[in-house]
Amino acid sequence: MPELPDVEGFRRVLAEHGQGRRIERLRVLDEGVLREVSPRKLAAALEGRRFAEPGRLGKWLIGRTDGPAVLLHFGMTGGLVWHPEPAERHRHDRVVFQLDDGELCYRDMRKLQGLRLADGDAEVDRFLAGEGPDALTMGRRQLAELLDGSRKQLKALLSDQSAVAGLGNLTIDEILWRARLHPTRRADGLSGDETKNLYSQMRWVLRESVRAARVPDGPSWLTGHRERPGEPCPRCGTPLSKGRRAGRGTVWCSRCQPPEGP
DNA sequence: CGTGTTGTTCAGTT
DNA sequence: TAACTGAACAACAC
Repeated sequence: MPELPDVEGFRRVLAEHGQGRRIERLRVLDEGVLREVSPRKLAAALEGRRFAEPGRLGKWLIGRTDGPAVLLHFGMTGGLVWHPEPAERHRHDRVVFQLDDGELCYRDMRKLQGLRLADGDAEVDRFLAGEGPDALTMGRRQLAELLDGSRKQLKALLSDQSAVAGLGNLTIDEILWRARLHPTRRADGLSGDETKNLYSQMRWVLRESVRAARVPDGPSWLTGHRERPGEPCPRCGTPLSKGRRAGRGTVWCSRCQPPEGP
């Protein structure tokens, strides 16, 4: 689930329910999600602190406090869930922030990623130094320069978090489908118009997805047609193509997205 | 008992 | 060098 739009949703959860609140107690239910920090150290660093305004870069949620910050990454199956007051433990709750008026649960079935502790803004910056510009605020020229400087396939380049931060498998397929670009087109092989169009489709898909806190899967979205085999393209009716591109399960329309462009 | 998965990383190959 | 491939991580669903 968690791509930029989902994480933006988690950021809103943290802003609404965490910001200004005191962390009374930190419970680590599964230390398998802690990265380079022990449960004791994390608890000592965060208990008694108040959450400040949360941030986000790409798929990273930045939980700032009046002291250190906690960085959260949600892998493929994670989420941040708010419970006002008592709630039964979900099987996959891994870390619980007990606040004065409820609790925030870091929940994740698989434990591919997790939580890190950053001592301050400088260390947050250091941890996130490898991330590219955030896809939501990236400029048109910035994207054009990125494309021009790479010979990678579009899907591979857009999946690379050090090139653009926040796009995931679903978002990328959706954007490329709307921009009518084949996933394996070379990044530096796009025309000026194609580049402009890619940018505007990226903006539109992200805007709509952030609003829904997920990539929508309605009838007019490619995302809703990934699973069932042989589904028709929502735009032209051609059966959708599926396969592995850039190492990821990829869906595209062979008619709308010809391999060599128009 | 196989296969696949909305993410990332690393070793190895082209 | 840059780009690409496959495996690994963990916990499921089918």
